[in-house]
Amino acid sequence: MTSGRSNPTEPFVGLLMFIAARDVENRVVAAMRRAGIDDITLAQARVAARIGEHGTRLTDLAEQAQVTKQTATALVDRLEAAGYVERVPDPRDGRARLVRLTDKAGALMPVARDEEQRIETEWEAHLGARRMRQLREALTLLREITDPYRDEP
Amino acid sequence: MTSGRSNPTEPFVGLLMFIAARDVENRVVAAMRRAGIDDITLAQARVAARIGEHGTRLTDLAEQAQVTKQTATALVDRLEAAGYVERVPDPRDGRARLVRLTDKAGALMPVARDEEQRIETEWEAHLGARRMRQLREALTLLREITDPYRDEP
DNA sequence: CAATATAGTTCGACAGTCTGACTACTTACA
DNA sequence: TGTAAGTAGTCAGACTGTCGAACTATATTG
Repeated sequence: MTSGRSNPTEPFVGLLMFIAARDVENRVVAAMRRAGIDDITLAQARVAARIGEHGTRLTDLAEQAQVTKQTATALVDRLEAAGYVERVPDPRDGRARLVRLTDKAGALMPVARDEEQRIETEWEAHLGARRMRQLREALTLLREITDPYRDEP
Repeated sequence: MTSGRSNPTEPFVGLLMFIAARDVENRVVAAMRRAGIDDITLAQARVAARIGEHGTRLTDLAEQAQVTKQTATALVDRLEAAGYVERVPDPRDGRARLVRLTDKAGALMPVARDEEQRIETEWEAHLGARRMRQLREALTLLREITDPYRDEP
């Protein structure tokens, strides 16, 4: 969404944000493709990126990725079939299972991180250190009112 | 994508942007639902938002929305079936057809704009006028290197 | 005018998504 | 402590979103 530009003087900030965020995703996906990783989709990666060090419950993944449990199940199924994650029983809750990253996934994370770092460097070069700092500050503040799932408050 | 937070010190700026952008989309969709509009999906709205005053070619819509022509065809089909757009011949090119918004769509645009305005107001209240200005400035600059389809340069 | 390019569609396949219904386990409390 | 209510996850079915390939019709170009 984020409407076009019927008023060209002041493009809506949400649209500007959408454009930049989309570019980031495109670039990270492209970087993975270049690294020979083509058996993981964007939706799957969004879920995988939220799996914690010691595994994460499906329900938590669903919540953070903002999809239903059923959708998360389907995405994890595919990630599992591709060998990027595994499901292990949750020792603390017999109903639950923890979704954990495998070694194969571990090899893929640095590709994403490197591209993110590269993007950040380019942005800083384009904006200058001062504006980059201001951007980060504003976005961090904004998170307080736009992120329903930030961890440490 | 935009990886989680294995290093909590400095969340990647792209992730922060993604969070805020997603919140915007969610809110605009929710506003439409509240206004009784539930026969248009997010993907459809993204395309509809790019239709110009005098109609836009399908290929252009596809390009701007960053989907293939086939996908755009399917989305426009659904928008047309729901009565939000119509296809008319392009007087300047016999192969092409212009996708135009109908009156029904016209009634829906203000709902989106109002919510966008409301979000912007809230953000400004949270950040303060100064940081809001800085945010806008940084994002506008960033657009130069992240938006392959900005119109008037 | 023939060769090539472009606008759009149709077809077929599959991923992503949801609602609803179900099983298995846990928690609360009477 | 035993039952009722809640929670974690899955399965089934339906629809949307998405793409690649192949096609039709019209334009452009030499």
